[in-house]
Amino acid sequence: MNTKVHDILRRNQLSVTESREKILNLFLTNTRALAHADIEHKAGERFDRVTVYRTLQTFVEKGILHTIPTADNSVKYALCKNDCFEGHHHDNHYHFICAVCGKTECLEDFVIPSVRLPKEYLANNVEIVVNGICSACRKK
Amino acid sequence: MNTKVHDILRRNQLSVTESREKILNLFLTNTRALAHADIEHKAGERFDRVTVYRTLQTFVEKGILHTIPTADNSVKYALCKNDCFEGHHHDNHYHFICAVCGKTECLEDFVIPSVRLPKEYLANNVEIVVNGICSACRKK
DNA sequence: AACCATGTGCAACGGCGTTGCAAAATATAT
DNA sequence: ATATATTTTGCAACGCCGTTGCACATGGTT
Repeated sequence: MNTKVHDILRRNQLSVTESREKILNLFLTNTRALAHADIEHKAGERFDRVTVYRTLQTFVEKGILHTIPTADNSVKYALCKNDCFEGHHHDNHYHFICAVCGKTECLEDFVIPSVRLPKEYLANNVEIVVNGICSACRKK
Repeated sequence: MNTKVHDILRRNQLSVTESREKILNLFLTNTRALAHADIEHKAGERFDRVTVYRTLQTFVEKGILHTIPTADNSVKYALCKNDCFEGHHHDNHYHFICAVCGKTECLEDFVIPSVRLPKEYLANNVEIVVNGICSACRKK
């Protein structure tokens, strides 16, 4: 398959297997975030449920993917940017979900606004999900 | 039971039943948000699963409760402030979850910061969940 | 008190995510 | 290149979660 896919796997000390190559390739060829189900029944491909779960979990642990919580309580996955590859995950962006087409995007270009907290509270991580309508759907 | 509980139910055109009274009372006597499981096995009480689901759903529809998405993909419920009682839900605050004690709070006093979006994108609703450590747990 | 509307509890179901284990695939050493 | 060790996969099974249909009970209304 793709050399890039191969490289990413090796860089993260992962054996290069068919499932991992195919699943990782889905993310590289898709800009939008994918849910577990999207992957399981991906066009033509049929991955075993368990393999998909384990592969996604491995990718998240390695910092190749990150999760995006959604309002309906499902989880989507998206590629991390380069500086996550080394293992320490930087979640310094927020996410947008289009109510019409369901597209889920990482808004990489915008920095998380600082949030205020009660006295003595400590923030570790701020999750922001913006629900709305994307430009493509507004034009329809 | 409590007059206040009774009033809230009537104000929302809901029959006053034992389960509803007890469940609503749990929220009035608890500052922190509650998950479905918290309610189902609440100290001494044993509510039927189905009743809890339906009751929570009803309360959310009526604007008595609102949901808080969490990172681990569970849902917690918390009381809405007064101006939600009328049926239109104002979600103008964000939430804090303590990593140590699990306490989940509505930060009512802080306004959602404005987020920037790509051109032509429209924001409907912004969900913010801050994960961190609360003051009580920091002092331990 | 009696009737009607509404809510409850049980049983059952399907879906999701996990685990154990044997077989297969991949990596490593010779 | 082959053999061995390690890792990954796929199957079967399980338990949990949330939902639905239906009979019964409870609360509201006259």
